[in-house]
Amino acid sequence: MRWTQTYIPTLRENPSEAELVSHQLLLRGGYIRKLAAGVYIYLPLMQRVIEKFANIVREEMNRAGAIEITMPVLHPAEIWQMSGRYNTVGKEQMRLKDRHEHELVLGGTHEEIVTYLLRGELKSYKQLPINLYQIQVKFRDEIRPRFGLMRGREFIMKDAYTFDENEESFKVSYQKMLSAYFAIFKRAGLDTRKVESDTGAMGGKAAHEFMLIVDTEGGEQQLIFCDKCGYAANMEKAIFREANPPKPDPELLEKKEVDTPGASTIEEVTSYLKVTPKKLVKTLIFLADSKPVAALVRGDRELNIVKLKNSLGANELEMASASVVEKITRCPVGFAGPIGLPNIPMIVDPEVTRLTNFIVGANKNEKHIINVNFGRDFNSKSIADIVNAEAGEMCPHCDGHLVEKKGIEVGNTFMLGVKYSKSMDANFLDAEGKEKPFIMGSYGIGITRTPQAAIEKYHDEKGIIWPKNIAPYLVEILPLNYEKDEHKSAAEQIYNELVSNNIDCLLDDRLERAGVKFFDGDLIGIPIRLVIGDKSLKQGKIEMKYRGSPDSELVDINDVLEEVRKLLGKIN
RNA sequence: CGGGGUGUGGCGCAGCCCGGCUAGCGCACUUGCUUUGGGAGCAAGGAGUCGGAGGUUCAAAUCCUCUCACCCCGACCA
Repeated sequence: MRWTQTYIPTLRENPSEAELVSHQLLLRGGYIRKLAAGVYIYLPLMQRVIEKFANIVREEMNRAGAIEITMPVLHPAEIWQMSGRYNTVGKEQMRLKDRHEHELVLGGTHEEIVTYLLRGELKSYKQLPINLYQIQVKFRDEIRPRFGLMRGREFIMKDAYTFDENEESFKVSYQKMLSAYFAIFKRAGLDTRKVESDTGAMGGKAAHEFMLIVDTEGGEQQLIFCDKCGYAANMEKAIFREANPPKPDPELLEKKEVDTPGASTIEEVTSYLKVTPKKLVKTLIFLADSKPVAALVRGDRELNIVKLKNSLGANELEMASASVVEKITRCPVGFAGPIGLPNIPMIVDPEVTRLTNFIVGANKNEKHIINVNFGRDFNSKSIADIVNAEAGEMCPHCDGHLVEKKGIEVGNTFMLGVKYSKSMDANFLDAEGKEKPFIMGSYGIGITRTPQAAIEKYHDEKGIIWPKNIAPYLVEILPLNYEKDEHKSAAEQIYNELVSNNIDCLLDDRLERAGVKFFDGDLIGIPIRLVIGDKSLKQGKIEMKYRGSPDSELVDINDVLEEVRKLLGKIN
């Protein structure tokens, strides 16, 4: 492709809307433009990146035995009512009515549709297993779209769905997808890690996420890894063993109400009473499906809202507002405690039950109770791990320690079990002629977010450094002065040679000054740059440079094809 | 949804608090001359009615009301 014949609107300045480097580079490099919050136009370069990545995904999916189909984006609401998710997915689902006032939704995922497709049509175990996938647009009305393509409302996703007759067969199907995912990300030049994750609104039994580890602020998820065994989980899911549990006091002291004037935060209370946060228990009030509940965690811990939600079996969970807290505790915010709380469900973290002589709020203004002990002074049958794991704690599976990293989710896999097949009555006949629901799995890869994640990982101060297999072009030919016949003819000769050998080339045939071409070239991040200028041309050579390295080398103009191939073989 | 902020040529911004003549600046764009290995110089030009609606006023980008859009923050305070 010639630069003057495509459309690459690079920007010199950063649009004010972009926060993340990757988002800024996509805008500045002329890859995307925003149409509305979380809705983007993919310009020619982005279109090529998407195609390249989608093709890798397609090839590996096909290789793993999956079959491509395309399902609609517009769904009748009834289908979502069948599975019951119409009431649980919440406001994230875009809903609309047609001219007949018929309720429709824009699909954010397609479990219902694919299950609907196969129920009634696929009747025999002989047709199983089957894996159907698509590469399709999705809509999710995110609370707060941000970070460009990373959290958009409209985005492209590869989603696959497996149907199996039993657990053993399902395990094979699931494993095949995991292997395919590793192959896909490897080919895309992205070293990803598989972590355990919560199943969330998808439901089902277990789930994994594929994460690209980054150390920029683009890392949207906190991850926990064991430094010894393979344990890896995201923060929502991660469990741990405490490395240094506080020693229990030798005797249980009598509980006592004390004044804590003006001390309502953990910090204020601990410094006023001269104790560590580990001696404190905080009582947090939440609304679970609009009903108040209390959650008790040690003062030094962070509450894990997903764990809490799961232990309650709640659909919606939010922090109670100050006014609700005050109504329940009958005192100002900051002094809630388990003793004397009205009869609401109370979830207690196990660490609290092991603590002795600890401090809680007294449900009275500016008062706390010291020397409180679980079992003696208050009780609850709901004891569950509801806190975040932290770096430094012990691995739950071995004697290693946990470390924290940040990552960007690029893929996920869910073991759905019979959640959808059962609720939607999607059954087949097994070898004994018995009717059974399909065992299902669902598998996503963010087609538009993955390239942005790649940029977040691979860039420098000048611009993008694409992994070769998802780069819009492999080679950029940069004649310093296209008006000069020697430059032009050399550029054309190389261009034709590479193109006729199926190497994607971008020829910067603009009548721009050299500097402009260099800056734009670095910005858009094409892996190999071939510079044609007087200095080297006199010797019958051109300059070849990999975007990820500072140095260029001179290669003979007649060996360009071979040299380019050699370099391509060496780079990521 | 709650809190904060911003909407002024394609992009980035100034002007607004303390209303006043043809609304500025940089980049980009067009034309010409010069220049030509890391975002060129000079000259001449085109393009905005100040997010929208209503109001106050002799006069509104500027003040007031409503509205829309976009951006940022929002568990660890109980």
